[in-house]
Amino acid sequence: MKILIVEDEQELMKSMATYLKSENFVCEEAPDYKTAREKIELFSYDCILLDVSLPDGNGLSLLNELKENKKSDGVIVISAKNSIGDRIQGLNLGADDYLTKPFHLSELNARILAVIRRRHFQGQQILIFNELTIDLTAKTVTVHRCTVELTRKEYDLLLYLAYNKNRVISKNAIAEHLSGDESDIYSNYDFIYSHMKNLKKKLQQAGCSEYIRSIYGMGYKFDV
Amino acid sequence: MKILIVEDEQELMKSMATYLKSENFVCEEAPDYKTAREKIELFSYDCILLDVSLPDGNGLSLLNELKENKKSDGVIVISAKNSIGDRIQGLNLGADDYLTKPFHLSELNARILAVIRRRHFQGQQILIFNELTIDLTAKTVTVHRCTVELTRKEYDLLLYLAYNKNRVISKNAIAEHLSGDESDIYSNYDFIYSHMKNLKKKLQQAGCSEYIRSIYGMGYKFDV
DNA sequence: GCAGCAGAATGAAAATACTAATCGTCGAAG
DNA sequence: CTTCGACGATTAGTATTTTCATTCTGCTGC
Repeated sequence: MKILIVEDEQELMKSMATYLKSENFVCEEAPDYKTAREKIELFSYDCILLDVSLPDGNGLSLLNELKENKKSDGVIVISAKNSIGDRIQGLNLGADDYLTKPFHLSELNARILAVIRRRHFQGQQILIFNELTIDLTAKTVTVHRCTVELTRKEYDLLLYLAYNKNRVISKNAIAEHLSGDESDIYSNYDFIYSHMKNLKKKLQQAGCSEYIRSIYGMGYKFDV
Repeated sequence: MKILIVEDEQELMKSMATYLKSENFVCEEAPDYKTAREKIELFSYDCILLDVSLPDGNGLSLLNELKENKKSDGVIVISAKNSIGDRIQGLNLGADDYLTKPFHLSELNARILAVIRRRHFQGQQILIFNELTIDLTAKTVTVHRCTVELTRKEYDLLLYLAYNKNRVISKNAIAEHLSGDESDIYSNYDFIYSHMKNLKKKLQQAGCSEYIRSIYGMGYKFDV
């Protein structure tokens, strides 16, 4: 999952980025209004963490622009002041959640997960596909009620497939999603095959029938 | 789908071409104004990626020419500067979309797909012809609600026929559209016969009545 | 209407492009 | 320092695409 952190305080930015990376998010950073606007215009994120007070503008007006352009990225507004005004204004402008400094990183994490759940999975905390379940909060996968131990990449991969169920996804998209950095992924998809194989194998060993299909020349598809 | 990339930066050109080819587009390259103009005059493209700054001229003036000749459909203007001026000028001149460097290739891909959908399919994501449906985002084809497994070329062929519905398409056009390289395709249509046969067979087996007709000496026609 | 011909369909084999399995490397944990 | 597991590159295997030889079909001119 890809997150944009819009925050001018260097230290807070770093700690958020470090923490979220350790929670397996792909993070990008924008220290000011201008950078944030550019990035949002060009890319899409699963969640945007938006500080209200920025050196070159107000975060809420950025939020306003976002909503006017019908960008559907999930936004969590972060404000130093515990001001009811800001909060109401933020939520009125279409923010998905609101957080006041200081906050625990674990709380941030929980809220990000909630936002993503709402946006991608209609708020479900557990995805169920017949015998296969994916618990988004526990980050566990079970088949026939037995836990399947997945590595991070495998879990991410399965989630991405599940979230694009019944659609053919290109390996480009998968590679980008798994690696986050887009430097030299365009020639080399080999690592996808490995992860895919391991994931398929683990699911199969647990007695999960073939959900993940490879579509020759097109990509992969998660059938339900 | 056939795309013309007008871009002088060798490296960017290569990475775009590689990525788009892996996404199953047919790409041609024009490193300068002159080449681009020639190619556009001779061939037709589903989408043209047009860099503003070219070694021998301005991309926007090429766009202007195109507009005068009513060929400005499906142009995405690419500019290094995040200049509002360029953007507005580009869109005023009839560009379908605008992208500023640097950009993610996945973003480019998404915009190209959107442009093609708008141009050919009135923005629809799912095409419905009685019992036959083509889902453009999922890249799946169903007949009587049953999925028909098509290979890449078969899918491309069907799509090309579908968006030229009720029109006779020459085998030249099909060959050009499927293979892209214009050198030696004019002698050999065998591969078209093959794919056409396989496609027809699969559709028929799924219970799809005869949409695709061959018009002797002219080409094929997709009747609805 | 019929012969001759060019275009189109068919089936199978060769070539190619894509996917999957194996294996070695690297880094972390004990 | 050793062991284990995750990761990614190489290699092997498979589906698809193209080519080729052949048959079939529908036009054209006589």
